[in-house]
Amino acid sequence: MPRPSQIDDQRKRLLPIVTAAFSELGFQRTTTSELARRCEVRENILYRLWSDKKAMFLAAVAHVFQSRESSWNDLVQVTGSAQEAVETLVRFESEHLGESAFYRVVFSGLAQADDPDIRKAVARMYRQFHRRICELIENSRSEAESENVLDVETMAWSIMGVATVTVIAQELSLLSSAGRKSLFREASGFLLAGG
Amino acid sequence: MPRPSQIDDQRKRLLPIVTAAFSELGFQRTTTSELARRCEVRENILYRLWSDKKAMFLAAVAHVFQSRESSWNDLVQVTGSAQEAVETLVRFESEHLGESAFYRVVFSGLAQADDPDIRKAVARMYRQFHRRICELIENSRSEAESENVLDVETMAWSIMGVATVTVIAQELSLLSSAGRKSLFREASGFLLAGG
DNA sequence: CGATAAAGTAAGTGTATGCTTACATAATGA
DNA sequence: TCATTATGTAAGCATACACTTACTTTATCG
Repeated sequence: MPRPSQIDDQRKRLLPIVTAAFSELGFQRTTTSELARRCEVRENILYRLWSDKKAMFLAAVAHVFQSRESSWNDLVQVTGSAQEAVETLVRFESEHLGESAFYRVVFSGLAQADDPDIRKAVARMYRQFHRRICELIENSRSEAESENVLDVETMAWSIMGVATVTVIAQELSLLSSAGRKSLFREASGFLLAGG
Repeated sequence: MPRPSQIDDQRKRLLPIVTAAFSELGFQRTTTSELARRCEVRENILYRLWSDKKAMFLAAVAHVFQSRESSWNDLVQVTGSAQEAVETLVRFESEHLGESAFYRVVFSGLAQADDPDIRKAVARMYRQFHRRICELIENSRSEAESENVLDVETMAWSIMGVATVTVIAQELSLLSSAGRKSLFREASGFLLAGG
């Protein structure tokens, strides 16, 4: 018998590095040689883990959602009410927005949106985030019974939009760190309260 | 005497075509040969008009803002009050969001955000849009005297965020045409009314 | 006309990059 | 120990693409 394959372990080990690269550089500018450099392996080793560069990117897209969701779950678990959970997440995101690879992967994926596989993967990720936020809002609503001007879906999209513009403003140095945090906090707070 | 140069005319003539190409394909995937094909000239002719591909992209970024601003100005001019103007623009944008090259150029520019020139150009464009929206809001506020929870800047950023997420949802086919329009109308209406 | 330079044509160059191949080494279980 | 197969190394290939060069044609104006 030959030695047992550790391909799955390797994939698991390198995926965060690959994801980070795509997040920083986007799809095109992340060359396979750069990926290999960061992973400290040769290129052909990457090609033993994934069929091609696109597969590496798709794996990264999926990873982005999963890691974000797991940190959200950790946060929600230690809060009491659903409303507290939402507040906690808003506070968390206002502090950590932009550190996440989420938005930059989205931008990069959108620039490749003509490729049907990439398009599907990004759309799927976006839909998952949206649904997750809808759930959180619905849970906190059933407790609070407020007057709701906006429906849940619109509210969730709006919050994602505010988060997106916050990240853009940060990337382009249009806002200070404090301005960025207060923008997300105030706008999402307003949307959540009023809707 | 030689024949007089028509370089400026050529630039003016080809810029909309160049802009459209960058908007559809983004920076990287817009090859110079593709640009030449669409412009129906040879590549080296483009290089007589602009020093390199980056200069073409920067010209396109500037063009995007200018053309959008001029259509806004046309719309605002025929309205009476400032509040009417804002409503008109919201209606206009809810109908035509995504047709504009604006957001796709932004996405593409963000993916190249490490290049200082591109970064500056996109930041400049973004700031111009933000300031223009702030102006519109302030004018309509001085008439209405409403209770303002959100400050003008936050409100303007939020509206840009909602517009952005609307376009993303459209690009990824996450919303129907009707859903997209109502998302932008309702969310921006809520932000404008409440703030 | 004729000198001048712009506008157009066509081919080419160097490099980056996605991906492959050929081969050496190391680890596993029989 | 040995056959087998995973893992690692190194070089290379084919293509795409930004950009250039050498040349021909065309328009302008004294």
